[in-house]
Amino acid sequence: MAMQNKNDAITARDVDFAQWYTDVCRKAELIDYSPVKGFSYYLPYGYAIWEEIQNYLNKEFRKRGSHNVYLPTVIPMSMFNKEKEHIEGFAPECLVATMGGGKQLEDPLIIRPTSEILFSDMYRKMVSSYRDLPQINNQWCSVVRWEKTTRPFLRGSEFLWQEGHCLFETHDEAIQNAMTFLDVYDDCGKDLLAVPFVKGVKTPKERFAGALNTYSIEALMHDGKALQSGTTHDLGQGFAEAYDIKFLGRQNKLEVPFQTSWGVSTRMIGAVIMVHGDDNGLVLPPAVAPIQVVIVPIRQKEAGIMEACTKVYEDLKAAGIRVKLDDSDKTPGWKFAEWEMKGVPLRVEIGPRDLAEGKAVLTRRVNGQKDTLTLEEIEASIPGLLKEIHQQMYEKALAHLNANITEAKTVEEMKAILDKGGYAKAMWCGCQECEDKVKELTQGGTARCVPFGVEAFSDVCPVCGKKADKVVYFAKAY
RNA sequence: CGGGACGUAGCACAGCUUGGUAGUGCGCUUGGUUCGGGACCAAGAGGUCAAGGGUUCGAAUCCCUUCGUUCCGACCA
Repeated sequence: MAMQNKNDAITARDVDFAQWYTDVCRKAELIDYSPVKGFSYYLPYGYAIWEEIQNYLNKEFRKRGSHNVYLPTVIPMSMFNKEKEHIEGFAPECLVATMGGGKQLEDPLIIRPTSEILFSDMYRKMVSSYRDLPQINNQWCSVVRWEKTTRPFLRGSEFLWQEGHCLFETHDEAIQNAMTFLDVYDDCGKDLLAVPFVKGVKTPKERFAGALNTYSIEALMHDGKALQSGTTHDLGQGFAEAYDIKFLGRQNKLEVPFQTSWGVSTRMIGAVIMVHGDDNGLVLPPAVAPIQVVIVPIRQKEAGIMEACTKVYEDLKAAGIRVKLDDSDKTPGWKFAEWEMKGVPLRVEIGPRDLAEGKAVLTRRVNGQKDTLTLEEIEASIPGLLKEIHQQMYEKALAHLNANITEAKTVEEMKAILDKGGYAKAMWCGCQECEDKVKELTQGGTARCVPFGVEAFSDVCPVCGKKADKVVYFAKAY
């Protein structure tokens, strides 16, 4: 199926948030469906957002000693069966190739659902001494998981991501690494996406298959549902043992290294859409917006209009701003609506009235605020304006997050909070029975994480009444 | 994987009940007038009615199967 008619208004958020989301993904031309269920076409405008995320993360990764590598798409099935928890976690959702060169394959090939196994194999060959450690490497790729229900960016049978895989001499270093890259993701939210995250550690039930601990960043969507937006894992020595990675240590003894992995995916784009978007469509933070400023000429055939627009365009381009001059012959109203749908953070309007005064009108996507500037001021003002817009978007999202974390002392309170949307902040005894019970009694509420730096406000588990020392944020999640 | 809705031009849909020439609006192309919140006039182009099978003289329409989309659950980034 191809794109819908852009003239049709999108569904309002409060009428049907899920439908609104799908409408925005398609009408802002981020994504389209391919012939195979759960596999998407990433359109130029949508992919450009991903490239901004990649650019940011690549820089931050490199600063922390990470190198990019690339490993194969396929994993022999015989290799897959070694790490027990891992295989049990992923086997049901693997896509497997059984034919090659027109013949049945003796050892079928699994299309990677994640690359712990091949990284482990690669490291087995690369590492033989403590001098070869640490290994801090990352790859950008797509992975395939045969999902039952799929949604653009949030859950696809194939999705784009980065996966970092590291090896260390000691467990402390590994844990430190998992924390460091969790902070990178958190900063990416602050600096790039204008999305505030809750950072924390996953409960054992929500942990990555094969990990000792999983740390995550959780975002809160406009509708009050949570979205796990990135994870880092302390893998301990499990994979290294299963895949036979050893090194000769400082004491001339064979040792098993400690491993981590960490990843974020195109799901982050879903978070941006659902945190910032409104009834007019997408709202993009300037740092990830493929187009940061759009210039809309009014009565563009009148003398001087296009010249003035072109001048501003050239100046901004030279200043490194991602700018678009919409010189198409659509009406201004059409252009306003179109670029709002696509979430362009700042619009510059130049028409005869402005030109007469040597001015232009600047309109912010996030709140509709209009500023009138002289043509001379524009170039110098825009970088600051974009920063201000970023700040306004972040603060708006942060206010929404903070307003939707509510303490709950009983399961009834938890249910009420989760029905309304948002996080129920609750004490927890630490057992999975209570976690399961919450899910049952709140109709789908799950433990998102044990947030860092949040103090206990009671010592009683609201489910079983036993002693509790952990704070858990429960929410309904995507 | 269960339940609902859906699949006809690029998009949104009508036509199907009661089988008989493929329709409307938007978009697209060309020309002209417009232009400060999704403009208007005129002339055009564009379809194996999701796919496969069946019933029939004849199927978009009736029957069966498959695939895909979407929403709600269960499961997972």
